[in-house]
Amino acid sequence: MDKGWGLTLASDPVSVFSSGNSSNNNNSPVGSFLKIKRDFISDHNMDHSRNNNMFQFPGSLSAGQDQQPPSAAHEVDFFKEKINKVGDDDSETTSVIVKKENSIAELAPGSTRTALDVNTGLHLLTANSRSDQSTVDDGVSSDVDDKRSKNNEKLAQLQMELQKMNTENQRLKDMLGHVTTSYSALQMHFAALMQQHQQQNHGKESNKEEENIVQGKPSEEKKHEDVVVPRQFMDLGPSAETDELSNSSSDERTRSGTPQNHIEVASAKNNGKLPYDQENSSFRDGKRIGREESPESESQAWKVQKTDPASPANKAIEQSTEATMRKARVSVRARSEAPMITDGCQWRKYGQKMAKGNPCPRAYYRCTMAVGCPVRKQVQRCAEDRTILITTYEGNHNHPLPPAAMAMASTTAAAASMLLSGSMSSADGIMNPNLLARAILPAGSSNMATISASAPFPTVTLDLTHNPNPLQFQRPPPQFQVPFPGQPQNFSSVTAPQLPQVFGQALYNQSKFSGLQLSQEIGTPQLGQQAQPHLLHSGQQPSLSQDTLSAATAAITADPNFTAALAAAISSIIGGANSNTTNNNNNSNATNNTSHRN
DNA sequence: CGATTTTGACCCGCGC
DNA sequence: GCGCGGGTCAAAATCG
Repeated sequence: MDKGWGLTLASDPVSVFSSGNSSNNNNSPVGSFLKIKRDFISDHNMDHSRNNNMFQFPGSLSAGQDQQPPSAAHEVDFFKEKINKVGDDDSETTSVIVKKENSIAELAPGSTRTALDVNTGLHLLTANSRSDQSTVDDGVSSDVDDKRSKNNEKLAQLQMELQKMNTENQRLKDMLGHVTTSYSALQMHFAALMQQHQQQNHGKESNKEEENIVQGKPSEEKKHEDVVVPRQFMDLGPSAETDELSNSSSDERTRSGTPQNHIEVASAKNNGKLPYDQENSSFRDGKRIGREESPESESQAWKVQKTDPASPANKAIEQSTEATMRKARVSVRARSEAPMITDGCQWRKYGQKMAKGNPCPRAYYRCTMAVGCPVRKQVQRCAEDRTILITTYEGNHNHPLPPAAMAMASTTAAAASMLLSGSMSSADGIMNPNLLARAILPAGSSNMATISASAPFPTVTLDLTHNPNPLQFQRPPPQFQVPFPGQPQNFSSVTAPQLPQVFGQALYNQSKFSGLQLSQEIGTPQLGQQAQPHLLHSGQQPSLSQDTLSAATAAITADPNFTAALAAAISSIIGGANSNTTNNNNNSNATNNTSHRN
């Protein structure tokens, strides 16, 4: 079994984010992002309260900005500290003040902070008062009035300090609000653009269709329309209805028998029948309906429907979405001699098969972190190059994820979402791989994202094996856990309205990736290297010799553990310094089971 | 002893 | 209809 729990959050991940219900999950993309950050921050507070904190606003991400490796986003942290500690004693206060100044200095280098300069003076005064006190203690003067006045002075200083901090806190809150608003607006704008782009494509196809009709060439798809209704319109919600129209025509060169059509058929079936529960062995019957039909998603949908029989329309949409999401597959190719990449989830092997054309058996795993989790994955070594491990994910988690699993889950969810949405926008179901790759993977990396239209399922393949690093075979790949704290996220409900969020996260990751220290090189496999700094910090000693560094580089590149890389990236987003110390046990936590029993 | 893995059998879709 | 291949089940074996 793969226990992917590399770390335990101080904060309860489950309580922080919404449970598997899609309706309340991440309604606001920005909100989710902020939640992650806040959660991380609180977590960070427990472990690294002495770290200087700085806050990086998401809106100001740019390449090269993250030159300060430690701590990326702990703004709330020092507020808490300040407030909590001011009353403790003088030394504490002093240290806090110093912290604050540092933090602020790093916080917003470009911003005007003249008011804060006063703090310096206050510090000095505080220091003076302390020294004064020491002189008093020396017994040179035991003047009580003097003492009292000094105490009063100190008190006044503390009060002033507190007041300033409160003011500053308020200012930062305002800034955060601004950034949040901007972020939200940008995301919405992006989503709108994407939608517009898709609609444009549909429009083109619709025009073609109309031309055919005019020319007396009624397309076959017209016939299919009656049967294969809306293609997986992943969700653009209300717009899906309009898309549907153009969409049905977009099936034209397609695929009357393509998976996507099956998907819709399957989901339509789902809507029509009910009584399967996954816990039930009868779910087997559901499975037998069709290969594309996923018992899990089905039963999951049924569960939803059972629990909330109201609003069947919404349920139908959800079911459809679930079904499509379940169908879409995200395949990750990574070089790894480890039997299975540790992606933070718990998996249970439920089967193994010899696949044709590949001497290596294919192992089937299902997620066991929740009873009804529909997520499955297949792990198989590449026949041509057995150092390449192909992990194919399918479905979306319907339960909270540990932070370690977030990276992969978010990535696969984003990839699946983009695949599905992208496939809708093009008649061939092929979207621009570069777009996908850039959205999911770090900028400047050579990772390739390809989409297979011929596969039985729409599949995105994230190829992380394009790594010319000669060291990659030299070192047994460590199994690492996703070394970042953060907040689990529920991706089971990546329904239409939430797609932009996932997408936005991916993009955000990308932008953040580009800001990573080592990510400026172009065209080389940066994923591993990007991950390197964080992984090194997380799994090894802080001070690294060149050998250690290169060894770790080799290890990482040898096992381009997608998760780890993503984790590193995301951890850098959330606050890289954190993972440096909180995840020391990552490597040791990884469990290698399963596999070599093939 | 419960959880997990193994592994042969079964089911289904598809092509011939 | 039959065989093949993919996917899953479930009893037995194994593990911790």
